[in-house]
Amino acid sequence: MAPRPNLSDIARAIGVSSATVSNALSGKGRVSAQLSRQIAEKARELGYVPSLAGRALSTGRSHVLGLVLADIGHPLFPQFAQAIEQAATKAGYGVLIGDSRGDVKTQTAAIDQLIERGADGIILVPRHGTRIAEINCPVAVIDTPSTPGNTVSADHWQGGRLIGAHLRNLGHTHLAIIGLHQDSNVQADRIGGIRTGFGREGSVRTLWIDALEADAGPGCELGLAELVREGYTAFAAVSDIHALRAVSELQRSGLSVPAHVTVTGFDDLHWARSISPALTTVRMNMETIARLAVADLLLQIEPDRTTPPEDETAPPQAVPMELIVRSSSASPHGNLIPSQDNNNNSDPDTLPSREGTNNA
Amino acid sequence: MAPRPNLSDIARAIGVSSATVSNALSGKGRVSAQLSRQIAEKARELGYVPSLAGRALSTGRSHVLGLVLADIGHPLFPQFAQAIEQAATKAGYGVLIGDSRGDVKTQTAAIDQLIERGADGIILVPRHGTRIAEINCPVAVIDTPSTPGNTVSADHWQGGRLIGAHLRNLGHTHLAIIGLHQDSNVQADRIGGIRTGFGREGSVRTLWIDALEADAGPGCELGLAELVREGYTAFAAVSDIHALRAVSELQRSGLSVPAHVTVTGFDDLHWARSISPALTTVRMNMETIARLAVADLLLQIEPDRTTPPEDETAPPQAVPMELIVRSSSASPHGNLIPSQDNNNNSDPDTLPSREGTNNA
DNA sequence: CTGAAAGCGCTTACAG
DNA sequence: CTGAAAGCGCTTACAG
Repeated sequence: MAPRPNLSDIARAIGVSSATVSNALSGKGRVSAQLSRQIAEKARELGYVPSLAGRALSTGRSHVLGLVLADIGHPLFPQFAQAIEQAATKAGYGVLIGDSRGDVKTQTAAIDQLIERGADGIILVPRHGTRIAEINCPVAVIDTPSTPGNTVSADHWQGGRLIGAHLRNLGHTHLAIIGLHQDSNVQADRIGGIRTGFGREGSVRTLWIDALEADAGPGCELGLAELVREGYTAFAAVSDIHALRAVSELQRSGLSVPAHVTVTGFDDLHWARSISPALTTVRMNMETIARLAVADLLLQIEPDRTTPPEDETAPPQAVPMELIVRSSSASPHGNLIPSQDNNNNSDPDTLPSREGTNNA
Repeated sequence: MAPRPNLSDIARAIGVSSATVSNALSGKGRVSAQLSRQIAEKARELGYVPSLAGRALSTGRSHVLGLVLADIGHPLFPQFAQAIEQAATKAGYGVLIGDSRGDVKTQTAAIDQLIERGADGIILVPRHGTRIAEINCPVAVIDTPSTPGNTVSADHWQGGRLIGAHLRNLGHTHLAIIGLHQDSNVQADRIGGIRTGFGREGSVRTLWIDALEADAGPGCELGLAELVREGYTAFAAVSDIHALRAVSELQRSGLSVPAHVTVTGFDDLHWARSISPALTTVRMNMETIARLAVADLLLQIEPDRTTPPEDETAPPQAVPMELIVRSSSASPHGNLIPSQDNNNNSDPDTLPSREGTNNA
């Protein structure tokens, strides 16, 4: 590993000042085209790689963003990380990760650490029930529109409405919603949306998994078969994970999905399409969310950044979710709806985008 | 956002040199205890946060590690990221992420970018079939022991043996292995291990999903029911994802798991315990792998780092995997084995560790 | 169009 | 025990 060449090495090799090399390489256009070319050439020849530490020190910008999540272990993390990484890279930023491991104190520590490392801004996906401490650094919060301080996020309530309406349209009248925590804003919005979309006719009730588990231990039965006996034909989980658990439990009880009951999820996790029956669910447009979050941060970091005039209005806080109808949902009368898996390719970029791109 | 105070601000406020402040704060012990205390006090008072950019520039160490994965979207990524983040944080390093999106060229670009950003070392989880280009920077590769250049990884072969032996011990004689790519070293090792563990009696065959999908399109039937008719009672997938798919397909065909057939997975993904039947699988000790990878990197980065003498031997390249027996596996004669979910708590730190800790 | 100089915030020999 | 000085690699007014 030879010591990396620096600006002065190039300057010396050509016989110009390092200021000129810097100007040439950064393309500010104050250097004659010919010299510029010569410098670029020599830089390539020497294998010059600019040192970001030097640049960061002189400009006061690290061009690094911090990504802090409540729980890196969450299965949705890949979608977040991938989208944020992509949006940040496109904007010329790197992504430093922090894990709050569900703990508010750890979350604060993680944030402090990222600031110390020079992050120019922080994207925070907070844990449910967390109050965001004051942060001496630009922050973009991805939570849910109803959370104060939320910057941008999926419209979980609208996603819930899609699910609720879908189930109602199939003809269900008895709906059981499966949630995990009562103190999650995201889940509260999803559930509120589901109830709204489903309407007031019939019967709707909500099961809280953590309450059940507090009594009966982890992995316990949710008692879904009993609900089916009471007439419930539709089960809407606030996460694909819980939907999977519901499907499992129902099938174990000898009930068939979707012949006897319908199950829906939330989030369109990686495997949702490959189980059988494939899971009807709703999915965030992570690409858009990430792009808006990064754009918001850049606006805070570089106030002089030119914003396209049509974006003068506040950016949309709530990015619509998309319903993905798969075979786990059917009418309660047994007639399967056509299985229109409109998400049959694995390339997220080809997902239909629901809004104008607010590109930075 | 007031401008952050720096060393000189502290020095000026107290009336000493910034060299002294630096020495005091870094605890090198060249400053009188009293002055040290005074400086620390003032630093706290001013809310001083050291600038890593400055330190990085003068020391030539960024204290940042780059994590490059073949596919950030992979459901195993959370386990990797969490473990690496934790190990790095413990060693005083931050983690910058890079996504190669499955593409070798992108992978190289991602690595270059991380180097440019000053990463002191890189942890690389390469895509199957990738030859690692020369990297002008310390690298630790996490792949599989049989891959040349591998630094540390789970012992996928041994994990396979656990699965194979488990199935054999249950009394199965006809085993179908379900793989995805033929060019994945990891999968090759897993499959080799499964075959070895299962032994040479009876019949073993391997199904390649991507080959099937090349013919019949994504999400197609794997034809498992047909195999059952031919006498196959055990299905070992090289990933929980495929196991899930297998379970789904078998159940759809009216076959019951584990009453009629046994299915096993690999990796113990997040949901493996919550489906029904809960999935018998094998899991990496990510914490150990991450710790060893980081330790290896630190050894390259800081050659003078004092290593405990008992670690003088090369660190174990292959970290044993652990079999997690759940209800998806049973003897072919229908007698369920006791469902000993030895992974019933959600705290990964309490997983039994199979080896001495080689802490850095 | 090009260069000399100062500075970003820290650390590190080297003197005192 | 403490400080003056130089330097890490870059950028940025400011002169020429």
